[in-house]
Amino acid sequence: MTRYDPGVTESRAYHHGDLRRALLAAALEAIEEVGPTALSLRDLARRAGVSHAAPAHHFGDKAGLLTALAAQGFDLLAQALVQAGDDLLEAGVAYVDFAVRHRAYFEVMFRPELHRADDAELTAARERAGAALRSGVAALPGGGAPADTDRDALSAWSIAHGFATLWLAGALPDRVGNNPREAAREVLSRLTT
Amino acid sequence: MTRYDPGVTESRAYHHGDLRRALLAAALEAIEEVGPTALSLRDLARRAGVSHAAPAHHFGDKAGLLTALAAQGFDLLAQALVQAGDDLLEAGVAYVDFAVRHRAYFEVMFRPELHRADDAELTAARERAGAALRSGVAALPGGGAPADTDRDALSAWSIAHGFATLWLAGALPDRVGNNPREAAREVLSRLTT
DNA sequence: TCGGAAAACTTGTCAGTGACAAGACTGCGA
DNA sequence: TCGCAGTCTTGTCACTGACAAGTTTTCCGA
Repeated sequence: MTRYDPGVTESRAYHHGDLRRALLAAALEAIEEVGPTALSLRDLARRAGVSHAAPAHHFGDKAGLLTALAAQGFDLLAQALVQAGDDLLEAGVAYVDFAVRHRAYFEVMFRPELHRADDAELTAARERAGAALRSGVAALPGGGAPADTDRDALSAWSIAHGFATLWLAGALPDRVGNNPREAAREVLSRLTT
Repeated sequence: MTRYDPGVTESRAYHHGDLRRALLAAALEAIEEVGPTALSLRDLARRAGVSHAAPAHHFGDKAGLLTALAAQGFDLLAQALVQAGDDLLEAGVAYVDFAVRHRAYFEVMFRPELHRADDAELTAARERAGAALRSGVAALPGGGAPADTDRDALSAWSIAHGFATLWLAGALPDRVGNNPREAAREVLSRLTT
């Protein structure tokens, strides 16, 4: 009777149709609102219009869901870094911009206690993001020994990550303003010049 | 009868005697073990040997307890930065060292969703730590305009905070080793030279 | 010294949560 | 067409934070 029902409609079918995707989307929303810690699987289920135990069938448990989210996040980050090109400063600005615009992803990505850090998909996605970051450093004009490149990559990552983290924590003084890209460019340029 | 009882003894008196301090100490331990998110007030109460509702009388709620912990943490950090002296690199190393050695404090200090960021005591302690950090930057040899000092302070804070955060998240590659002070010195020196 | 008020702590309870178990429904492939 | 695996549901358990109300102790002023 409801054979032609393409999934998410008003009249709830027994099978949601695209629950996994719907739960991930709901999780993003919920994390933006209340943070990853206060995230409740039962709330996600309510948002998706399914029973409280449905999420477990797609993700096992809460950590499973957040692991999937973190993997998505690393792929988005890798994409943003590649788009920023080979300019290290621009890559750093893109990193901060990603953190601010995709706060929910970013917060889950760097909290190992929230997800399964050894998950295969997650590890692969993280590696892709790492490669994108290193390629920006390798293209630096000074281009010294590989050991220097490693160190430079860590320094660049640290300063971008630190600024992003402090921004998200609301720990920065007011005078920094409310334009993260601008502020990041100023702070990060101290390293690249 | 137990008038001479000096507080914490085997035979539990109705009044614990030093419950506030005991709870904070237990919280530090618990956070080291399971992280600030999985911290349970009821578990703290059990560790201190009191009833499950006792903590509320000293801290109001969970956020109250973590606020007190964060304030303590900022004071410890300020102390560590002052001890490191006026050398900016050493201050950065001390910052990272503090984060690693007092992980429980550090994690609570920079997660506003865990505490009450506008608490008076906390704000004052945070300000003391900020002053200690800035004094290290002001003493830089180059000593340019005040605006430059502000920017340099932010850059230094960002790179130290970023490295510390990535270290705690276990996000750094293996080759960084397991000596945080050494590794930090190498990465941070990229900024100060 | 004594009595009342405040502080410290208790028991009891409630709604919300994650996880698990067992059962109902559905659609795909043999 | 039929069985079976995947999807979702209902039911339940232990645990948690918060609140309410009562009990015990300390302290301070008359």
